[in-house]
Amino acid sequence: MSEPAPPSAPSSSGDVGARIRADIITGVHAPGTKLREVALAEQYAVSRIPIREALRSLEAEGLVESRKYSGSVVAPSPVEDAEDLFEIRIVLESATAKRAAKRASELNASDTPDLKWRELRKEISDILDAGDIVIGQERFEDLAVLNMRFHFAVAELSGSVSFISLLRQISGKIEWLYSLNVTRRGPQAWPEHREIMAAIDAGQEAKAAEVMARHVRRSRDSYFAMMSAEPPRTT
Amino acid sequence: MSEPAPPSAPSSSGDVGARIRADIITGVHAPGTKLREVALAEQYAVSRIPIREALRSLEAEGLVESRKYSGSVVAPSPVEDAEDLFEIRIVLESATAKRAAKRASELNASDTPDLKWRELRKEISDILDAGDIVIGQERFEDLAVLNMRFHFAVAELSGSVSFISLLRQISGKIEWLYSLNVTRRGPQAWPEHREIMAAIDAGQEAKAAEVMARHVRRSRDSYFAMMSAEPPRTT
DNA sequence: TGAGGAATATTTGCATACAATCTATACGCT
DNA sequence: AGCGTATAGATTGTATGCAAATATTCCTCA
Repeated sequence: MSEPAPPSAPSSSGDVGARIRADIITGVHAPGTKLREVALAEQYAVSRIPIREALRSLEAEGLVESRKYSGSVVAPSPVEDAEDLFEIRIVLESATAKRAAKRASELNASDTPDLKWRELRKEISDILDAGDIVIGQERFEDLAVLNMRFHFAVAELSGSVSFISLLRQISGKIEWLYSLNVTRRGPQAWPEHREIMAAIDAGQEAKAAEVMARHVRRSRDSYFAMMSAEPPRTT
Repeated sequence: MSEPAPPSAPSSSGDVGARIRADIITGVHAPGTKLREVALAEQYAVSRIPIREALRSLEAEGLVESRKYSGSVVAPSPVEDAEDLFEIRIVLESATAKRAAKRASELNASDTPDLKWRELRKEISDILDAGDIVIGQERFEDLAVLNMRFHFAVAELSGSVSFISLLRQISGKIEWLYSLNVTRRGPQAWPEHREIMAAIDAGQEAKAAEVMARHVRRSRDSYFAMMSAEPPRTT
């Protein structure tokens, strides 16, 4: 893939959490930086309370690490965990693709139409079409958010809230990973998305899983190839 | 498997979070219950602040659901997601077993001993031995926590912090799942643990993954068999 | 009698203030 | 001089109080 951008913002308590989150991902708060509550409070123009609650959410996401009475520090850059993160995506997303295909075949067999499924399916079609358009216009930044939306929409097709929740969980680090060094694989990745959806629509569980796994593996390889060519800025 | 009990308590802010967490898992706070902050505050003899932070952590764990200005409610019982939770364990834990086997073969090849690895490996041996003992004494409650510790120790052998973190993430719901209806599969599961470790020690990546997957599938089947025999108390 | 809406009540969100703990500096002792 | 300890400073944890938003109640009206 070639994906940054939030799915729908896992969001913390207020949107202060989202702002801190974005500032960590974009490097405003460098890894290892001590995040002092009073400093953040005046920086974001709120009191310490919402700051603290935001830090708890960010801690759960693995973007900061906290110790009692010792404060919070920005987590190490996720580049070290890149291999793990991609492998997690491979196993989780191939599982969701497989489940989505299973649901598709079940829905094809039954005659009662699932409203939510049709809605999601329509959204995916729109995303894919929009992707083709922005590729034609060479607006690759927009492709990145469409890509993220595609992968989460597929996960939602699976109907497995636990899987979706876990993918949300790692989405922060995935975004962080990509924000460090932007890939240009979007155009190549797009036809693969259509291939994935074709397998799902056809109800081919094994193929959907395999195609999704290959897709993520390719984006992993593309990522590491780019990384070795141009190492990330070590903030 | 047959696993409840926290790995090391994913823990919330204070230990108030851990107490609320335990009370949700044990059914003191039933699914769907509105958790009002003032009520919790006086119930746990603290102010609303630590309560709020605990709720944020529990929300991240998926044990409560919150909406702004609308409060928090205990999440629905995880029995509906049991299938998903087991499948997540299958894909995540077979991946960690595979990685652990890979590391084992790498360490066997190299001559520099990894201190942390040896330490973990020793801990696992102790866990396995302790398991045999408590089985002999038919103290199956103790087996449950040993089981949980085994699975997390294997995950740590993989050295993948992201995987460990995700497993921690779902551990709450897993514990919740098992607390609803306690299985008795512990004794049967234990030899499988030794089989898993044997594959890891031998550096057989594919076999380690397959054995682990089969192990979790068996505990899933055991869980559902027991569930159909004796449906869970619908709190 | 039921539905719609306004006023009340309850509950969460946030800010200020104080207590508990950690950290860093300086002092005294060997 | 080096090291352990104590004291002061800084920082997090918690409590109380008030404002904003939601949920509920009750009244009015068709």
